[in-house]
Amino acid sequence: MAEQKALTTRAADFSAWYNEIVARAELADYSPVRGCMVIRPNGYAIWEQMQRALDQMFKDTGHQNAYFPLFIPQSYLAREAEHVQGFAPETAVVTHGGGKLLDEPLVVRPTSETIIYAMYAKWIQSYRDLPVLINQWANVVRWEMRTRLFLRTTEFLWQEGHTAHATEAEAEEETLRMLGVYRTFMEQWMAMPVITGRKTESERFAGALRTYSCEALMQDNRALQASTSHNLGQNFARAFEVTFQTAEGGLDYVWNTSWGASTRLIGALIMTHSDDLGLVCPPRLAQYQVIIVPIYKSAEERVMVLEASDRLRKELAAGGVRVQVDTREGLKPGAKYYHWEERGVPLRIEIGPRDVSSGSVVLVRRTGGKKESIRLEEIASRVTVAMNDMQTELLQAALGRREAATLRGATKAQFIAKMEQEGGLVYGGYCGSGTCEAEIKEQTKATIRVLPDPEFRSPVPPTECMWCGGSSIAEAVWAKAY
RNA sequence: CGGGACGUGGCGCAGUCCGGUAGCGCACUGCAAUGGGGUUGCAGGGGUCGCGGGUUCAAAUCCCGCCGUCCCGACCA
Repeated sequence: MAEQKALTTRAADFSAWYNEIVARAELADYSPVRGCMVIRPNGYAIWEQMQRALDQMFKDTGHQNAYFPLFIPQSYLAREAEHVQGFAPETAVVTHGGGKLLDEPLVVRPTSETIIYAMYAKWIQSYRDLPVLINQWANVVRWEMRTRLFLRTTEFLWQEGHTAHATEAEAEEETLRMLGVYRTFMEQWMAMPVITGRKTESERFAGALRTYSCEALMQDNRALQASTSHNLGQNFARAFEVTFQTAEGGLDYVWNTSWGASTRLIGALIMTHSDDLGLVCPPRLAQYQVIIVPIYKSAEERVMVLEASDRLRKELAAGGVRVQVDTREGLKPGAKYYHWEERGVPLRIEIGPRDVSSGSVVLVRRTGGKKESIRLEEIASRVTVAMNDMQTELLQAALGRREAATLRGATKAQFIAKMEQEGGLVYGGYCGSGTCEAEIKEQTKATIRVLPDPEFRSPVPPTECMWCGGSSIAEAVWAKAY
């Protein structure tokens, strides 16, 4: 019976395992509109935690929030040649309004560069107006051919930062600063290790000068682009006439950046930490960090245990812990344990009559922990310690899995074999030729995730291209990706 | 758009070959007992069998047409 209810194991079919986690934890569901996702309360709660943390980090780096329209005149998209090429195929277009055919079709934003820089053109006159540091929390629509809950849906929620600067150096600094913000968030909040670096020409954002990203490795050894940060140069400024008078009195185009992260992060979170019992959520992002399960038989015990549970809930809540008591009647404790485990609650406290009379409770960790009996007076501090430990251990575990799946300095044959078999990350020399890149994708399905930043590079830099043997211009990280 | 599969209560499926009262599991509702790792028992509600046409005394089942969904590829945060 228990086996029948166990999750599909990760190894057997990662995709089925993922879908089952999403369904059982009640995170999201498909909507009647094809490709569009409904984020259910449990999933949205995680998003809210993410939003809160990221938003604070954006404010700490001097950004403000604003909101721009959902509709973009079709002609705006066309002003930046590369941009329209990149996005036109996947746009949804509104042709009618108020029952009449519109003079100009309106595109539902696939991203907001164009509408935002059209506004910046009005707002920016002088170098004194710079920098403009704005972020928007919004939904966007991209008509993808195939979708997957959280990872790729027709409509998704995200934040997109759009900044304007007086110099190229400042724009580059901003681009890298925000890449760092994402990295910090992913490591410290999501407990998800990432590799940062630059994208190659083929994966660069349409219209950008340079694209950087945070790449993470999932438990099935496929890579996931978790966020991006673009230095847009003056491309959009030229297209939208965003000019300013310099301190020296000349006229120049501004330098723009844009950066974004989406609800895809929830998918990343699931695929990074979860196990065959269900979702595993790092304490810092959990909707409920602690669930208290009262255990009782008689009516007297029930009153006693519920009172004790509520006192403990109040004590923990007063200390800033997100905690709830599972007071549902008619369910055996075991059923409640499974219920909260598949929803990823980091810590569980069991309180029964024996605990109440002995002045203690049982503390259980979602991952790898045994049941521990804790004195009531110590519980608050032990909960804090357990959460901190868990946050660190999840990151370490994920890091360990990534390192185990990483191959550095591979030969061409080793690389092909690895991609055919277990997958994972391969570091190797790259000659910079798009031909090599295309050939590799064709033969192995692997792509260059990133040209890694210095701290991720191999101690001994490769001198030859892993594929053609020509001289290497950079080290690249290859993987099959989502 | 190319290749494959599937449409039967909310979900997952059997039944289709060989036509004959629409079933099972889970979930849901009610009552009772149970309760330290997915509890039992009893009772109950819910289905135009994807849509349209045809064959037949009789169609979930056979025939024709259409529609939809999913999986594999190209696109992608």
